[in-house]
Amino acid sequence: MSPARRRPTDAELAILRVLWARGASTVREVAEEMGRESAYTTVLKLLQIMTDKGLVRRDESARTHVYRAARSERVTQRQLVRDLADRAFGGSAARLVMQALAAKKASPEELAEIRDWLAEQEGKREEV
Amino acid sequence: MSPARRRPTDAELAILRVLWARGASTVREVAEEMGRESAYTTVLKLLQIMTDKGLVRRDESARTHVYRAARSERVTQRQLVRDLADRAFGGSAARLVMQALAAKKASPEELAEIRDWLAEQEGKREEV
DNA sequence: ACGGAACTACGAACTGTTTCGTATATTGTC
DNA sequence: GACAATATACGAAACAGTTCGTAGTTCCGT
Repeated sequence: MSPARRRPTDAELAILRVLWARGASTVREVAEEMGRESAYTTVLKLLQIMTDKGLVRRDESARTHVYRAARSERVTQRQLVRDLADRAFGGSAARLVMQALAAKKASPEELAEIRDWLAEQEGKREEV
Repeated sequence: MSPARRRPTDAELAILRVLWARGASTVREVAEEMGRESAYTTVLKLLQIMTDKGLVRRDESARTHVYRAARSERVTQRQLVRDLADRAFGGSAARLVMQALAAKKASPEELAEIRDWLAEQEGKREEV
């Protein structure tokens, strides 16, 4: 009954990263892009599984199938963040944010970008 | 050779959450806290595995062993965030942050807290 | 001292993930 | 048409994670 959207596994995410970066791609292109870490047929199998799971869409009109990510990088990232917030931060995005900022030093430019983003958010609130 | 610190699994994280909240605890206490979702022996087994992995420390001085988290919640959270940033955000904490803020609506209080935190960070930079 | 309650240890089943070899089909080249 | 190259499909092994039953030990109340 429940859709129970599972988060992509590590191997799946690695493939999605390639698809997001390259756009629609063949098995060979994805395998190539991932270096010689994994055999061609491993990537193929993964993409087949991901098709079943609905993580990617497959264009079978040509003999060489072409795959593309079913969900945008943005949406997937959001899902992953939500998931992590729930599992490790009691659902609080704010606490996750602060650990994120502490975990990796953000550049001044990035900090400024975030500050601006925040200001924008608060502006929106007041407008309402 | 490589330490290759693996991130805690879902079940392990659920147990760690209890240990962080309760402090050092017995198997029974953890199992109790987690409701009747999982059998007593499941929690026990998990804690044994986690001991082997070094995720928890076990005090065996009494018959009833007492477990505590090996790493603080803060450190673990930071590790998880770093891991997610690497796997899904090209290592950029800043981009993770913005998705985090978008993923779950933060309350005005939380937003203010983050803004203050940011201001503090920038203040520190200028001091140097 | 006996019996029950509570504890740890451990094996084993089950599920999900990842890997790759092999089989088979299609295409293009000579 | 035959051969090599390249494709997909699929089974199965290897591994990891999760669950719980059973066995055996220790403790405590009576």
